[in-house]
Amino acid sequence: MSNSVLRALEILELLSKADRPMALTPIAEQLGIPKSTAHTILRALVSREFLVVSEHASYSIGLKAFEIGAAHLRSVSALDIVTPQLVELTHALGVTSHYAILDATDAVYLVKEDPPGLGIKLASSVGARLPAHVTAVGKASLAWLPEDEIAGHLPADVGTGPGSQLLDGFAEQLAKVRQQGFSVDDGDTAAGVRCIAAPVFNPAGPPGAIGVSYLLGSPLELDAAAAQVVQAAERSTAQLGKRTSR
Amino acid sequence: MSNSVLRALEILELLSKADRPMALTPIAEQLGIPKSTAHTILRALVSREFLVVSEHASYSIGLKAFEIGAAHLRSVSALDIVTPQLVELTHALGVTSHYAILDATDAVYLVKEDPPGLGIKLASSVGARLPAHVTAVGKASLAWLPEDEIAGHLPADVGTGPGSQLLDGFAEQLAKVRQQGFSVDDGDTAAGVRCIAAPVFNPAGPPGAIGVSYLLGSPLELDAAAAQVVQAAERSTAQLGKRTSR
DNA sequence: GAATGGCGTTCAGATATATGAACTTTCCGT
DNA sequence: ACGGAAAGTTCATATATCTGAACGCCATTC
Repeated sequence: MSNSVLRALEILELLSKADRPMALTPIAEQLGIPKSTAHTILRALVSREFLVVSEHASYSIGLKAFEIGAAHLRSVSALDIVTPQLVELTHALGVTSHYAILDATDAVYLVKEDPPGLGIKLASSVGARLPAHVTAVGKASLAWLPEDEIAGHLPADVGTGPGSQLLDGFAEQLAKVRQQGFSVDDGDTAAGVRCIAAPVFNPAGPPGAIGVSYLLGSPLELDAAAAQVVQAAERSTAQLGKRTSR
Repeated sequence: MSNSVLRALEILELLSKADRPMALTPIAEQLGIPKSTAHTILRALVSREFLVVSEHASYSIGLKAFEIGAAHLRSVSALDIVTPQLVELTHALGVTSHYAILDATDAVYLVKEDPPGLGIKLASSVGARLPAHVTAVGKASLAWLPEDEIAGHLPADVGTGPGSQLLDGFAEQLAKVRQQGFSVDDGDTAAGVRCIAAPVFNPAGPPGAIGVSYLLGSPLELDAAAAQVVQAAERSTAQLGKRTSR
């Protein structure tokens, strides 16, 4: 198979996970490819601006890669509908809101809306990938899936082996999420941050969820916030449903 | 040189510019590469989720490509400072705001903030690349560059050949932008849409600008809006200046 | 300031990839 | 449902890439 292409993609992935620019040698070592090969591939990536070379011959993700990635968002048709809902939600509650989708065992954050005001900024999370079962948006996405599909979206240590039986604790959590209509996460992902999420059902795309995040200790009531999140998610689902029927 | 890698990147670029999924044959024809080669490369790109195969064996940009691109944004340190300013600006004026940077002869849009309210949505523009000299953000980015650098950021037909002399009309436009402190664009980019932009000076990054867009005919006064845009841009510049001194 | 160590770069042969023709499958029109 | 055509897939060979060692460069240290 086309080895050099795969390696180029691995380099892009590696550099996207690293939050600092990396030099040739560490890249080559971490991926187990010879330095000279890595060098050739890096040159190709730089020539097309997928990577940029900073001082000290360190590489980081370039502007062209960003443009390519943005093109994916344009193909996620749900965004036209979900983004305005996030804007409204952030406007109404004054908190950060998100839209994330389920991909394999992870929740991937596609959109973030920050509230006005110079409060403490939550770390930027667009493009972030976190295990679905430990995030509010992930659990909301999972909870309404057909029972037999859920295990496939969990890492091996959460969905127990033979009968695809969920760990009891986690199955209970999902049941509670279904009963409430939303999922909550108090500090599991980031200490001191509460996340509340509700599912968005997109007939033409992967399962996903709308969520809000705010610091525990804020005066915002859980139930009041959750009601708004659920409403935004339901409105999104309704509009997505209409669209497919066209 | 590493041909297959370059071809893979060309395929990604092609698919990011196309707004519909493309099949193997058109991809191979447009890039002038044999079908079988294209097929091999496409398989590699799909296996790493940089592309997804939709029905009818059509390819489009995948989720992994989005994640990679998002990593670039994280490396654009100016965003931490500029994004909150955009949020404030959109909140204050109730209009869409942008941050764009200058890249070669183009302005590339990095961030967009939409206002709440169910008004007419401007087409999503994150990741968009437009010629700098026809956009408000582009002209604001260009206007304060050293005279001799400007021509390098213009397509051949705008910066006239020998003496790198700008076309008179355009040089005048830039002078007016400098004098006013902001640039305006009424419908040149999108019919009926006014854009106002002011420069953000980033010592540690490319020149860029903050801009707002709204429909002509809205009650918003040009001067009032421009004052706010300039203020947001100046605040960004001030904070970016502080940062570098650390 | 000279030496040293590390890192990036280059080069020629071993090896895997790119190619175009032939095959198979899918889709469309009759 | 059938036939035809176009698209996707496979395969053996010519060819370009990958490799590892040697080179040159820069930064750092004594």
